[in-house]
This record gives sequence, structure tokens and C-alpha cells, in this order.
Amino acid sequence: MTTDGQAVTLRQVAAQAGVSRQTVSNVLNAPERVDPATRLKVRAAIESLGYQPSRTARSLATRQAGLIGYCLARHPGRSLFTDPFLHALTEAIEATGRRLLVFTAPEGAEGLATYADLIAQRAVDAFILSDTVDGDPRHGWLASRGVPFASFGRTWPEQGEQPGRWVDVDGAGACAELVRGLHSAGHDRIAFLGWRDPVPVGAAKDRQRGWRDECRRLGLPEQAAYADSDSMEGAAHAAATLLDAAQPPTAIVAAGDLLAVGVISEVRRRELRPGHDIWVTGFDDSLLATSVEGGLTTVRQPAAEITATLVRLLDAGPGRSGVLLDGRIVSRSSAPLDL
Amino acid sequence: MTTDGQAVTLRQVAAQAGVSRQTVSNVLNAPERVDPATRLKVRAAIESLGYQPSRTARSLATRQAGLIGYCLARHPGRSLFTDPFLHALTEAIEATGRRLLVFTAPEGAEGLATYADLIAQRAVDAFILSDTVDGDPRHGWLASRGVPFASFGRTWPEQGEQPGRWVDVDGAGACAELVRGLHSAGHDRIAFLGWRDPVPVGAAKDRQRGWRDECRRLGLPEQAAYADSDSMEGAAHAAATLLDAAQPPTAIVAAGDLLAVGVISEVRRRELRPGHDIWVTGFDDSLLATSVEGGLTTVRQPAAEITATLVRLLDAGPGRSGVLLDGRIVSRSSAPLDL
DNA sequence: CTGAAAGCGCTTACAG
DNA sequence: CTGAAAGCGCTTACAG
Repeated sequence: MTTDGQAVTLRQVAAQAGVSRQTVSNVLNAPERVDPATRLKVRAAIESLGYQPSRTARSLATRQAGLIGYCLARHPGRSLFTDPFLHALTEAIEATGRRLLVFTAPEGAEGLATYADLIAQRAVDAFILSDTVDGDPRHGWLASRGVPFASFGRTWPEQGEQPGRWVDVDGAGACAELVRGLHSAGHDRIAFLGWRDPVPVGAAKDRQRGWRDECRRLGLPEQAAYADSDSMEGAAHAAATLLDAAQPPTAIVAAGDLLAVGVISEVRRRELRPGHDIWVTGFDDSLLATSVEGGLTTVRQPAAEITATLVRLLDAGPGRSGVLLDGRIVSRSSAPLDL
Repeated sequence: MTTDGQAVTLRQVAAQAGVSRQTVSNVLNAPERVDPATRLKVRAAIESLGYQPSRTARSLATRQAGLIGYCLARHPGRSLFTDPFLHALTEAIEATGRRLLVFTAPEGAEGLATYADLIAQRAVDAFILSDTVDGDPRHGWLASRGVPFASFGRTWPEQGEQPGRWVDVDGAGACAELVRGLHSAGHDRIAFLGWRDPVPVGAAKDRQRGWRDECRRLGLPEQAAYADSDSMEGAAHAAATLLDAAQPPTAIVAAGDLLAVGVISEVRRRELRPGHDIWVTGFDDSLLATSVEGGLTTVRQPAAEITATLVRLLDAGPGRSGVLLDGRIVSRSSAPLDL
């Protein structure tokens, strides 16, 4: 734009370069078709005028909004991964020349109306879904309408396959690896600390399943406790019941970082040393993980890889597929694992 | 859209209603101009076809993108307020019929190029700025180009006024109120715990200023300590130096919730009881505040009010103005204040 | 290789 | 109150 706020248009570039408007359009969209000499001439004009095509005009002509829709979760702060995920997603989408439109919507089937509006207004070309829940209605709804989307997270369908394409982190695998690592380090009472089911959160169950299966495989006891809320306090109470047992665990695998920090506080209150007397692990590698003394051993979700995959799936066309990515265990002093 | 993915257009609505296209446009944009009878007829057609105007076509005609740009902070997770803020902002903007486009940009003056692109492409009508830093270059740059924007946060200009319109939370006022409340409750050694300056963060200094001024006014000593990092561990170490003093404080005002939680952990480690032996306060009312046992007394930033103001300022036209909003003290057991 | 034509789906004055 | 006209700023076949 010029300093007076007037936007530069194709027409002005064409005039300055002494060519027609579609020649300018061609150097932008199909440069190989235009003579190198005029190409240079046009590029010079574009440069000198600081021209950039209008997104709206281009969108109208191409019938592509150039925008991907992403619904912000209803409970901000529910997951500490939300923020890094959104950041990585924005960058991944920008890398393909599109941009991210965020919106809010009611939970459940009611929220579908917002998706419908966005589609009807042709405000977005596709959606990225996250914060998926068991039996999430969005996937089937979008798929049946032929709207492109990619999902971070599974819908854990009771039966049949999940509609559309998804990518997720293998929580079960990561927790199993944690158990193996703890066992190799000499632990044989490895407890799990999760959330008490308010809502069915598939990821939480998945993590627990990984822990449980590996304990069974190794012939270890299955001690578990559940926090009443997603809080340090809830986790501390749950950890207390574990530690008060006749045969208390020597390691606790928590389903999330916040829970793990709560466990650590309870461990410390008992004058026990995390990473020595009791080993503690979390999940997410959130800002809390580097916040506790010595750091928290946790599972990092590969944000860049997740979002790059998501963007790739967006353009994969209709169909069903799933990608399971490995979480990476980050060892810190709360559970000094040898990796 | 119809089930086959074909979008409904104005033309189809006009045909079905038996009127011209601009009559349809009129019932949408200037209903008072059209006869009630035909208005009904058109509305019925719109309803039955599930018509919604194309955002792009409308944008091209009105020269309004209908989109507001918002740059995601470079360091996700830096502030626990990011997530609630973004959520509230999205809702506030949607309430005015527009939507939010999020983007990423390099820090500092280099990031201006991204803003310039968005403007040149006419991808957004205006910007919301947050995560402002001392001497933030964006405000002056946008103002000088006549690009509408509103800022959450001040740029703390050394001299002169801040360009454009801003809203901020009165951190100094909230901390002064905290000091008054603690003093009324009988405390006369009220320490401050902040961050050791890595980058100049105006808000942090503002909070400290409020604490300091009020301590002076009340004739209280000014004890302060600083965490080396924004972590519980850093805060715990800083708190230790405070508590090891010959005249240790009986209350600690921390500049953020994460710091406060670190203070609490240090307090507990010393077998002291938060809210009894030592009172502790935080700032942000983040998810951590309800996460520690008994809860953390903290200052809530009024997200809905902030974002509603931001949206209002966006449409206030060029000029300079500032709105300072009060933070609300939320009293919990870490510092059971009488409010 | 280049340009005249048509069109994307709306809105905005402006006649009737 | 209603409709014919022009235009928003691009792109996409399609002649030349």
C-alpha cells in the first residue's frame, strides 16, 4: 500500500510495466508462460509499487478462501499443550501460504452450526480439529458433507473406523516406555495417577492403558489413583493414598504435568526426595516441567511434527487414515531415566 | 450449502423468490427499504435454501475483509493469561460479526514486514496487539500508516504518549490494594517477589511499583527478591533468601501465579503454613491458582472486559487514548484477605 | 508469448 | 419500493 493508505492494484502495476493486467497475473501465477524480458519488467513494477494481490479478489476468483478454520477449545487452560500447539499450527499453515482463522463454538452437536455457517459463507476452505472427545460428532458431520479437515486426536469410536484423517500422539506407547525405563532402573512398584472421569477423555485412558499393559507384561502390580480435579491439590491427595499403602510405589506415572507437580509436592511434604526415594513422571513437557526444582521427567508431544502432518493430511483428499506419532521422553531429575 | 457441496448464491435465492438480486441484497443489508411482503418472501427463500452470503464476495464489494489480525506471541506459554485472553478476544470479535485471523511474526522491528504483508494483501481490516514490550515498534508504525489497531498493554514510552489506543490492567493499583489488604490484616513486612530482568517487561515493573509505593505510603520496609527464571524453582530460591533474612516477611506478593506457587512450595518445605504463617499472593488467576491446596489469592485480569474494550477501541477511529481497568483480587486460602 | 473477454458473488448508488 | 448497471480486483480459459 502507498503511504496514503490506498492499495496498489494489478491495474496500476500493468500500467507502470506497460503490459496488460493478465500478463501481470501471469507473472504471478504462471511465470513460465511469460517472456523473461517482460517478466523482469513486470517484476520491477511490482517491486517498485510494493504490490501484493488482494486476498479477497483472488479468493473470489479462485473460489479458495485461503483460510483454515480452527475452533478454540471451550475450556481454555484445560491443557497446557493448547498454546504450543496453536503456535505450531499457525506456522505450519502459513508455510503453505494459507492462514488460520480461529473461532469459538458451543460444545457438542450444537457447535456444528458454527461450522455450517463458516462453510456456507465460504469463509474457510477446511478445518483443523483438536480437543476431540469420544464419539466426537464433528468428524462424521464434516466427512459426510465433503468438507476437508484433519484431526489432531482420535474420536475413539466404539465401533468402526474414525471418519477422515487424523494424527495423534501415541500416549499408550509413551507410557509403556516410561514403565519399561522405570523398571530397568530397578522399580517394580510403578503406580499410575490419572484423572477421575468427569468427561470421557480418550487420551487419558490411552495413557493408562499403556501403563497397565506394560505392567502386566512385566508382571508388576497395578496400583492406580485418581485426582478429583485437574489440579496439584487433587493429585497430591491421590498421591497420598498411594504413598499410604502398605506397599507404596517407588515410582508414579502421572497422566499430565500438573498432576505430576502435585505428586511432587506431596512427595516433598513427606520429606521424600523426588528422583531418589520416589520417581515421578508427567506428560506434555509444559512450562511446568522445567518449573519444578531439578525439572520433571515428562513426555513431549512433537508439536511441529503433529502440525506438519495435519497440514499434509488436509491436502490428502477424502479418505480415512491415521498417523500415530511417538512422544519423546524428556528425562529430568524427578525420574532420572537412562534413555 | 447444499448436500452436494455446491454453495447457494444470491442469484438462486432471487430466482426462487421471484425478485431481482439486489432486492435480496437489500433485505440482507437494508431491510427497511423493502416492502414487508417481499421481505417475507425473500426471507423464506433464504431460509429454505440455507443461503448465507459469501464472505469473499461481500468483502470484495465492501472493501472490508471482516477479519482482525492478531499475532501470536513468540514464546508460547510465557504467560498463562494468553489462552483465556485469546478465547475472550475471539468471542468479542465474533460478537461484532467479524472474525479473528491469527498469525506469527518475528520479534521486534523485523516482524513489521508480516504486518505490512497482511495490509498489502488486504487480508485484515485492523490489528489487535498484545504482548507489548517497552518501546514496542508496532504502535507507531501502524499509527503512521493509518492502520486501525488497539493494544492490550502499554508500550511504556520513555517520553511522550503512546500512539493509538490501548487498554491495560492496572497492575500497580492491584498490587497496592494487595499491600493495603495485607496490612489491614496485620502484616507489616510485606515482600515483593518478581522476575530478574531478562527483557524489559513493563507490566512486571508496574506491579512492583504499586507494591513499593504503597509500602512507602504505609511506612513499611521494602524487601524484594527476584527469580532467575519464570519458574517455581526460581521463585522458591528467591523466597528462601527472603525467609532467611533476620526480619523475614510475613507476606509475599509475587508478580505472577507461577512464582507464587514456587513461593508456596518453599514455605511448605519449611513446615510453614501458607495463609497462616506466611501469606502469599499471585497474579493472573491462572489455572495454577485453583491448583494449589486451598487455592491461591491472586489478581484476576478481566478478560471479557479487556477484549470488549479492545473491540470498541478498534472502531473508535484514529487518535490516542488509554483505558486502565482494575484487576480483581480473588481471595483464597494462601492469603485470606477480607475484601 | 500476450491481451480482450468473461466471470467469481456480492454491494452500492441510481434510475424508474 | 424495485431492478438495471457498474464495479470491487483478481483469475482463467481462449483467441490472436
